[in-house]
Parts: sequence; structure tokens; C-alpha cells
Amino acid sequence: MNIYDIAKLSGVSIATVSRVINNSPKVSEKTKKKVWDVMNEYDYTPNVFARGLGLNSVKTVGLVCPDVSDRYMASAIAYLEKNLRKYGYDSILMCSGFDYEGKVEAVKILLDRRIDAMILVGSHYAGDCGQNDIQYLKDAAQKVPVVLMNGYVRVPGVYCVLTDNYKAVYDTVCNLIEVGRKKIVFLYDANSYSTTKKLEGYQDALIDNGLKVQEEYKVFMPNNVLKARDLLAKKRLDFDAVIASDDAMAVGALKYVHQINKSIPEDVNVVGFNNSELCVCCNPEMSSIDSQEEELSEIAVDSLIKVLAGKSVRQKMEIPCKFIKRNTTQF
Amino acid sequence: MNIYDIAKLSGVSIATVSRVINNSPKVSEKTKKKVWDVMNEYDYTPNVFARGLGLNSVKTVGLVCPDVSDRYMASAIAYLEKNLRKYGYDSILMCSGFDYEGKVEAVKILLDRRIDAMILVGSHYAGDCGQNDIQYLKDAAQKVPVVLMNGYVRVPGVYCVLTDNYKAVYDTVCNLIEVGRKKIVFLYDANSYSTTKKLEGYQDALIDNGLKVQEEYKVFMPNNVLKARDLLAKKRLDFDAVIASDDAMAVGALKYVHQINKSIPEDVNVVGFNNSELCVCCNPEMSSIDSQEEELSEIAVDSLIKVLAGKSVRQKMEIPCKFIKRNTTQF
DNA sequence: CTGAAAGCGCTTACAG
DNA sequence: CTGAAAGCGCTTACAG
Repeated sequence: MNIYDIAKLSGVSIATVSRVINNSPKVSEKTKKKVWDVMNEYDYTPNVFARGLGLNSVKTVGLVCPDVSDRYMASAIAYLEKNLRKYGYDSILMCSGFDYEGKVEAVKILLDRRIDAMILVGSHYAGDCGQNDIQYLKDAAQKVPVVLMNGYVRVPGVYCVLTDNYKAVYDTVCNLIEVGRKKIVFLYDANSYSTTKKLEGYQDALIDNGLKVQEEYKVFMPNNVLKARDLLAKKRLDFDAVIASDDAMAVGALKYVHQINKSIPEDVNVVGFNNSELCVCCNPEMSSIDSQEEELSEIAVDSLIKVLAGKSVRQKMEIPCKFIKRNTTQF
Repeated sequence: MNIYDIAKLSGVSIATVSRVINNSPKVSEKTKKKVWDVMNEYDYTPNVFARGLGLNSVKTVGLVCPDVSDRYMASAIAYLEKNLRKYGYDSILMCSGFDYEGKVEAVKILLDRRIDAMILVGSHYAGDCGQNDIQYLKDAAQKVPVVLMNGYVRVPGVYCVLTDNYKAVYDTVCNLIEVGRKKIVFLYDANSYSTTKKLEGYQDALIDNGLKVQEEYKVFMPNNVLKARDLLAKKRLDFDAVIASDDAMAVGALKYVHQINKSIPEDVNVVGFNNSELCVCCNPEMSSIDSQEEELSEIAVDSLIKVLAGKSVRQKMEIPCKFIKRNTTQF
């Protein structure tokens, strides 16, 4: 069953059938209905490949993230897919991994697929690879609109949607200092754009409050509860507050604090990042900074749709994080 | 730059170019190389839409799950995408939601896209919708191979890959009874295929050990840590062991047990399901049943590839779960 | 091993 | 508002 069959059955030309498929305004309501009825009766669906050939698009966007099994990315991907579908776009998913070759390959596959646009989730795409190479991003942006979620690069054609991680950490560290904390540890697991911003927020807050930035208080580690706990145990660091670039490390720290029989929040304050389900599993429940995936996803998709419609859109859209208070902090 | 350009530049016909693109054996090595060189030099990539039109496939599979932000599904999707890519298949992701209309729509969109095959993640597709309707699945299976991950339906063309949830729960409950537990609660959040099997395992183990199945010990609740905890608190159920169909509920139960000042595992045993990161966040760390997403994903993809190659494959492939012992059980 | 030609099923500028 | 026709860029059966 193809467009010729439908044309014949409804007594019009294929051009007319095509027009009603595409809801062209220049078809009379009467023949529109006639053709629709036939299409419905025979359960006709236009062949995507042929449409693609003619239109040079099948309304798909490429969604790329290092790893969907990461809680933050999964949540972002879920929202993105949902929002895109509202506009009739389907999503091709690519888990690129964290290293350069994987990213380049994922982007290439998508481009070869003639996607209409691309959304990259996670600031790892903003250049964290030593060589700091984002050439593949620049090239991609020449071909299709690219939106970067949770990262920022100043490249024409890439639209960046992110939360203000710098400020979130800065404010939190100021609050920690205000309630009397002086030995504040920062836990992080990457050198991505967003993590770097968090680190800067941490350092600046210390400095602005007259505290010294101590190298041993900046602890690089895997984002894993048990490994974080054990690494801290091994280091025997003395601290009275912890802020982490992701929840798992913070929970690990919380567990370490328990091990050494200190109380939370009396002796030590703990703050996580991303406000995941992990926060309510531990005891006490953990304060965390919410990075607003839902809002970001919505902005990402809305902006993309605008760009695809030829409208202009700002290249950097930043919204604040939200501090979620639970029981590991007094503020 | 299209196939005509490449043909002209390499001094052959488009038929030959097409053959080298498709790595046809009936092209001499010499002209193959000649054409390859030209394609590489001009960075030529065949147009997918045109290929799709000709071949009636662009090597994509539809991945559908109720919600990728669920930990279990995200993990499955991640493995699936990775494994599919190895075979040159791209993945279109659809989060269908949990209700019937959403599922039907997701499947329809994919079919209209002319995907080569479909993988459904989660036993919610095995008919949990009151009306128990899996007609859309049967229809889909007429058109493309369908694999169902973590569920079972006896329908031609759908291949089911799952873990033996019945046995996992049965054995665990037997173990609980063996260490002296008598008031064992079962927490669940759905009526999907897999949850039903877990429930059956629970009941049969009780019966086989001479215990009565008490209706109030089967607690239906949302799969959410805090809600589970609070619901149990409200019910004031008296129990000495808990097994849940997913980790979050089990963690909720663990927190409730703490609230009422009982000890784990001395007074109460707790066992979760899916062995997620939540298990190591709580205190003590929680025993859980691992549902082997990685292995399942691999089997799912391998089977699919076989089916697509015209080979025959069993319709039901079941592997055992794995019990992960931590500190909330004595066995 | 290679090529000329038909075919895949649409879209759309052009003419009416 | 509608249709005839060209075009999109491939694949492949057929002939040589």
C-alpha cells in the first residue's frame, strides 16, 4: 500500500495525496476528508524512507550522553525524549562513553544518519579530554543545531543550557562557613566543565571568606559510594564539612563519618549534588543541590525547536540550581 | 556529493560504487580500492534515506521502556544500545509510560519508522493493564521480531529473555524461614509479569514451609523510599523479615525498622531486588537479588541478531538471578 | 567483474 | 485547488 494506491482509491493524483499527508493548506476540505478516509480505512502510513529522501529529514534528533545508566543522565534523557516527542521528533540514543574516540564516533554516526539536530547531555562534551579538543563539536554544529546540556562552549551553532553550578557551590560553602565550618572538603570525579565550575565556586567561597584553599581538601575520586568511603578512610583526612560534585561521593563521605563515630550534622555537614534517590537512602537523609534536569530539558527542547524554525535563540541559557535541605546541614 | 559524483570521479558506474559501499564480493579488489580512495578523499557518506528506500531498512531497532529514569531500565537500555551498536544497529528510544495508550503509541511510532526490530524492557509489556491486552504486541510481532526483556508471553515472533524471579524469591524466603523468620512481608509496586512471579515465589515458599499466606503481609505500595517507609509506619505491621520487588521499597522498610528501634539483621531481615546503588547507601548495607541486566541484554541482542539473520532461536530464555549478600541478612 | 536501466515511494515547482 | 512530471540518491536484476 503506497501513495499510488491511495491516490487511485480516492480518485485524486499522488500530488494531492502527498499534500493531505503534509496537511497542505491548498487542498479543499472536501478532498482532504475524502483522502483521509481512504488512508484510515486502509491503515496507510507513508514510507519514512521515501519521505526522508524527499524532505531530507525524518524528524529525529540524536541524544548523546556518556552513559545512560548514570542517574543524572538517565533522568535528562527521559525528559528530553518526552519533550521531543511532543514536537514529533524521535530520539536516537548514543551512549558515547567518556573518552574522545567514543564521542567522535557517536557524533559521526548521528550525522551520517542525517539527524535534524543533536543534544549532548553532560558537560563532558565541553572539552575535558586533556587535549581539550572540541573540534568535532564545531564541525557538527556546522551541519545541524547542537545543544549542550549542562556545559558551555562558545561555538557558533551550539546552544548551551545549564545550571549555575558555580553559584550553587559558592553559596553553599558560604553557608557552611557561616555555621562555623572551617575544614571543608570538596569531592569530585571529573574535570568536566560543570565540575570545574563547582570547584571554582568552592575555592572562591573559601577565599572570599578568608580561608585558605588546601590542596589535600580537594579530593579526586570515583563517583562511587563505597570507593569514596574507603578512600577517605585511607586518607584519614580531618574535616568538618563535605561537599561533593555528585551524590554518591557525598554518601560515601557520610558513611565514612559514621565509621569514625562522628555525628551528622553536629560534627560534620554533608552536601551532595544532583538530589538523587541516594539522598533519602542514607541516614540521616542528605541535603543536596538539585540540578534541575526537568527544567533544563524543557529549555533545551524548546530552544532547539525555535532554532529549527529559524528563530534566534541565546547561546547560553543558565538557570539557578536549587538547594534541597534535609538533615545533614543546619541551613 | 552523491553516488554519481563518486562514480564519475572514480571512472566507474554507480552500480559499481553501490557495490563497493555494500562490500559486494563481485567487485575486483583493484576497482574496490580505487573507489574507496575516492570516497575517503571526498569524505563521502551514502545517503541513509536513499539506502533505506532501496533496502527497506536503515538498521535501527526500537528500544522501548516505561521510563528510562528508572535505574533498572536505564541500565538495561545502556547495555542494549552498546551491544546493538556492535552489530551496526542504532537505537531509537521510546519511553512509553506505564499505561496502555502510551505503549500502543510507542510501538506504532516505531513501526511507522520501519525499524528492523524492537526490544521492550520490563515485564510491564507482558500484560499488566487490567484488560491484560497484548494485542498490540502480537500485531507488532507480525511485522518485526520483538524481544521482551524481563517478561514472558507466548506469542509467535516475540522472544523472551528473563531472569528466574520466581525461584530467586522462593529460595530467599526459604532461607529467611530457615534462619527463623516467621512474619515475612512482601512489598511490591506493580502487577507486571515479573512481580507476579516474585509474589508467587513468596507464597509458595511460605506454603511449602508450612506457613500461612497472610493477605496483610502482601503490601502494595509505590516504589519510593520515603513513601514505603511512611506507609509501613502507618500500617504498624509487625514483621521480622521483608522482601521487596525493588530496592527502593526495601530501603524504605529498612528505614522504618530503624524508626521503631529494631535492629537489622538481628530483629528483622531485609532483602531488596535489583541490586542497585541504593543498597550500599543505607545502613546497614542491604542484601539484594541481582537481576543480571548485563547478561540479559547480551542474550537479547544476540538472539535478535540471530533472528534477523533467519536463524531460529528459543522463544523463552531464562537465566537465574544472583543473590548478593550484604549486611541485612544472615545468609 | 561491470554497466544501463528500472524501481523504491515520496515531495514539489510548474502549469493550469 | 489539482495534476503531470521531474527529482531525491540509492539498490539490484538482467545482460554482457
